[in-house]
Amino acid sequence: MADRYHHGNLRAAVLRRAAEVIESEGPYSFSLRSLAADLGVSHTAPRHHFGSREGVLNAIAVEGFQGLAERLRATRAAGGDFLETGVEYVRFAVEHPAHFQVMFAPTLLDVGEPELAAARRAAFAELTTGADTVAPDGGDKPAAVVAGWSIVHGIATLALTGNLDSSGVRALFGDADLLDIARRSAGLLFRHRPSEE
Amino acid sequence: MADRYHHGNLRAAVLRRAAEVIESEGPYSFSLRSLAADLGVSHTAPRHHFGSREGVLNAIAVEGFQGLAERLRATRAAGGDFLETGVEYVRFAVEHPAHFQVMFAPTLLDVGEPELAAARRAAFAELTTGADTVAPDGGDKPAAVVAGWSIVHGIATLALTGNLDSSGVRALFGDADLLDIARRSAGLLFRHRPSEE
DNA sequence: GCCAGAAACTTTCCACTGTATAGTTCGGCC
DNA sequence: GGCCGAACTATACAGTGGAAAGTTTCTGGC
Repeated sequence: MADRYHHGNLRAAVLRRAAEVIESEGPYSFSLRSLAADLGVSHTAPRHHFGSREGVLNAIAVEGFQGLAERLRATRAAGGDFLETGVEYVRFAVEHPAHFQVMFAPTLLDVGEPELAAARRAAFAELTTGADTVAPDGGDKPAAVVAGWSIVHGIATLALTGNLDSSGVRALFGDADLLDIARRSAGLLFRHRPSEE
Repeated sequence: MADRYHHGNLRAAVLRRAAEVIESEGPYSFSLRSLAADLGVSHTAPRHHFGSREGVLNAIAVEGFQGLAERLRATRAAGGDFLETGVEYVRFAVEHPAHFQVMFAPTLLDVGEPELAAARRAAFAELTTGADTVAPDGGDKPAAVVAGWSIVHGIATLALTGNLDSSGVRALFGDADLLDIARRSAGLLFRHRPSEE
């Protein structure tokens, strides 16, 4: 099947390779032509499956939102509280850096595409569930949603862009794992309720 | 001076126009050639001042880090606490979206360039000052630094990428200003110390 | 006033990119 | 066995960043 005219599973192969390239070089230098060359197909072959370069990125974003939603759902199903759900958000970003970058870069995407819009909506719905933990009775619940999302999104973004390392902040934690850092940091928001002290 | 052979202030004009283009179309579709055409110069003219496309982005990042550091410094000098400093971080992102995006996209930059490294170091130093507010005596100070930075960075990033709007989260706040949203959200981290209640 | 030399900018060329269109090969179904 | 649609190739085109060499303007010293 290796060198047949029909690649066999070009669509999946493109998505996999694209994620590798974006992970190491960022979404800017990601090139359809060099990617096609890596896979041994003509440079217009991916276009048949995705329509355009933007189509490839859209497909990656869809994969990403679906994967993220599934993870968050599984974490809650396993009894994880809002903090663990947030840590899972960071874990997803670290394990799928290319997907994460593309998901939150709307200038790279066709955000109007129905499949993408649906996947994103579903992931956001998972995300905002359980925000009440942060804002107990009488608290500012909208602010709690933004605070919870922002803190894990911020940690993920700063980590992926290398800014936690290059700023020296990472070093304050010794050799602690990023997920531990996330748990300790987000824990300041999620877990120091007076009623627990 | 308008149509002279020497543009007069091409360097500044390029930086200004580049910020406009990046603000509306993102840093990925930003093109040196169309930018030069907008300014009425040949497409290689910017290269004389910046060396390369990456050089333009580096210069924008330097401007950004310098501006951010100055803002944070001014806020603290005016008596602003750590929360207000964080709100100022968000304000900078909103007012200079192009700069903010480029500053935190290391794959677009030459992060080894000395001027950029210095500007970034200075900004990060301003940023981490005062994190003790979040973690009082005996608290987890490294985690406090990460938490404070992440929550404001997360809000800024989610807002700039339009995800606060498209997720529907923004609507929970009615017509509240983004800076108010930031203040309320980050306030959950910064201001609900038991000793204050 | 003038004249180097440096700075600012243009011209031309190249390799590479994404996209459009037309053509070719293959798999599967009737 | 033939045919149709899906998968892929070939070719062409406009746009991109970059390299190199040439042209115009500014500046400083006399």
